[in-house]
Amino acid sequence: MTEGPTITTIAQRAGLSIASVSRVLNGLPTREDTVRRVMRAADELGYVPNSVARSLRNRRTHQIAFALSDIGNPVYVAMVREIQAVLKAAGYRLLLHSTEGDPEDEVCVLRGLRERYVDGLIISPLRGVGEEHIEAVTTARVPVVVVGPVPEGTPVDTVRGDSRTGVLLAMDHLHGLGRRRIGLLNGPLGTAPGAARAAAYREALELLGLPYDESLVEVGDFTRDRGARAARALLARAPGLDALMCASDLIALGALDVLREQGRDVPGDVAVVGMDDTELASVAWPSLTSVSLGWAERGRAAARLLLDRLRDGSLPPRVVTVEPGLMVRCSTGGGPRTAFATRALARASARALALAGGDRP
Amino acid sequence: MTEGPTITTIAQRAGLSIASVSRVLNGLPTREDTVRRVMRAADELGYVPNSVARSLRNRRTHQIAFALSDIGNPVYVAMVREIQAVLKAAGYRLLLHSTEGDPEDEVCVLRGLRERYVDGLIISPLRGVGEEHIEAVTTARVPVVVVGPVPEGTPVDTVRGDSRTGVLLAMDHLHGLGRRRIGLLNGPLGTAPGAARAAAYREALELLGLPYDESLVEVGDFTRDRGARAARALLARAPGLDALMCASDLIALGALDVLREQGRDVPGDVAVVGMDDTELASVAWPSLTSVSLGWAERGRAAARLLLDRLRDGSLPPRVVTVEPGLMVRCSTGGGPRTAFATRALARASARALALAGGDRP
DNA sequence: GCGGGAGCTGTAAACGTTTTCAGCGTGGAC
DNA sequence: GTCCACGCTGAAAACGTTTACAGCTCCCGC
Repeated sequence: MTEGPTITTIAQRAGLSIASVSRVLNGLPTREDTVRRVMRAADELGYVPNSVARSLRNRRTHQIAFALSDIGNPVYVAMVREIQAVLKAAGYRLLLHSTEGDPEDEVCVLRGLRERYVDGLIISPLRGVGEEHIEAVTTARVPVVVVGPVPEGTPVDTVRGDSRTGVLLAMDHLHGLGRRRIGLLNGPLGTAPGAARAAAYREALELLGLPYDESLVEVGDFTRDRGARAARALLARAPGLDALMCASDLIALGALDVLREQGRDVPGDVAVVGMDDTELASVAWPSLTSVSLGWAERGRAAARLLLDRLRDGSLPPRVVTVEPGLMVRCSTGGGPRTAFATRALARASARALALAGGDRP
Repeated sequence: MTEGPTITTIAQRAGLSIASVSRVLNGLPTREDTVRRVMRAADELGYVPNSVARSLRNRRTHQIAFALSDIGNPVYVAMVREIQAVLKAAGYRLLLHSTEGDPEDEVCVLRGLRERYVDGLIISPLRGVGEEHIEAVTTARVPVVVVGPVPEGTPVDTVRGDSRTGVLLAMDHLHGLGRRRIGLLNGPLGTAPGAARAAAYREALELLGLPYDESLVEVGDFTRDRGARAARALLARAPGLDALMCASDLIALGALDVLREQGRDVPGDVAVVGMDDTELASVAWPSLTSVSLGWAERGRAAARLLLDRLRDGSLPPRVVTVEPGLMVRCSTGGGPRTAFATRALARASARALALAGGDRP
């Protein structure tokens, strides 16, 4: 662990000033002979520039942080992977912050940006950007991209999903299969996705001409265990339901566990739809029809937005919305083979549904 | 994005020198009055120390990198999560490098350490540490912890799994269930785990007094698709097999797909065991009996080794070995309910198996 | 009254870069 | 021969910290 060579060591060895060395190493125009001497010395010494010193001088760390609530969540895994790929290609390093979904912790991360250890941040706050974040976001000293909803008019780059359309898609699909008593297993209404999905569920019922029945809705959180518990409660209360709209794949997996336990056939007795289209959906048995909210795509989009802004800080704030799709699998009677075709179809029909305000042919 | 206040700004405002300011901020003994003035000025200005400058001066970045081959792999997800938690508690930030399993890329990362943008590295090379890494590892300017096997005698902290015992455990379990024609679906023999599992499979057969039959072994890679393909090939060649030992959960999932497709009952006709005990194992249907190689624990151990070494660089190289266990689930006839009990049991029996050299009662 | 220690504070160097600016030699135009 | 432009190099400042060291003030003891 001995101290490595610096630009000064090279300068001495080559009999030049550190300025010349720096110029050569940065490829600035220099006399042929000088270049050779510097290169030779650098090679012999095995020189590698110190990125900390460089960052200090350039005010660029070439690092970007991604703050997420839980790395264990497959949804984030997909995002991390894409973000990492985009950043790497652009010469940036990726830093991971796990906030455990704690808004306080998220604010800490935002505050921490002032230490300037990164050039930018991608943040995906579980409960959306609330009061507590908004000031921290707008006063951050480095660009921030938010994945998820932000209050109207916040001047920040944003990547949105569209769980509303996603839910409409799924509900339309279930309705098309003849299901009429569709239950909802939702996450906490205090979270952005939870609220959006609850609203979309009601909207869909209305569009489809079905009555809203409070007893068909159960709220837990987005985990498998709570999903199972919620499913049990809901099935006890409304044994006659014929479909379950679940606000996440994990919830849906919990529901599948319970349905299997109770001997109900899926999709025969009850059709099940999940959300997020994570890897788990295709692994489950029966494989799970799931609303794809485009997490991977959202990761890519977020990374790109951030890189763009780093290149040009004067860009106006932009909003990218990623369109949802429906991956139809066995839990609603489709098969994996037809998934792609069905996805396109479903997407089209969703547009129809949304645009026509429910007046489907 | 205006420039933030520095120690100099504070000094001016408080009418003191930057040295005094620095001392106060670092809690060195200072006159009460000075402390107040500095604190006041710092508060008013909303000062936050610049971590890059601090790193340059202190030669400590408080960052640690984790190099893995693919974030999508659930095995690494577990590790990342634990590593992140340990590091965060110790005040370190986590940097993620995805190497796509490319040894060249891995060496790049190791080389990159000389840039000194991190204080240490945890690396988990897919193919083990080979010739190409070893020099880079030992000449790295910062501490490195390797997760996985390294050549005998390499002076580096290491966390090992023990897939040999893991395979023995699983094979013993299958044998205990009366299975005698046990196939192996392995990953590439060129990878460290692939080679280890192939060897352990043979060893287990010998210990159990079963013949080694080459036609019962199929090699692919560790993915689900390839796993399915390998399973198809194997089943075509050896339709009479009654159990499948799979070198990863993903392979096992592929195998389950094929078995289902061919209408073979699991575990009735064929029992299936996976490896890694990822979340997927419990999601699959039938849920998958799987060898737990303690990935989460290995993550924690690696992080701790690294932190220890950062505290005291003169420690002798250490090796931590994490013991495997067997999570028995439905794919071999167990049920999720019994998983924990069975795990302890299986662990005990494995020791017996390994120690007694196959002379089981 | 003076020497000297205790207790603070300020000056300046250092960490390893990049970049501005001035200096220097060369060669061409006049 | 003078002047200037040009091409190159080196000195030095800057980025924002930490810290060794010297200097100051105060007070005490003699």
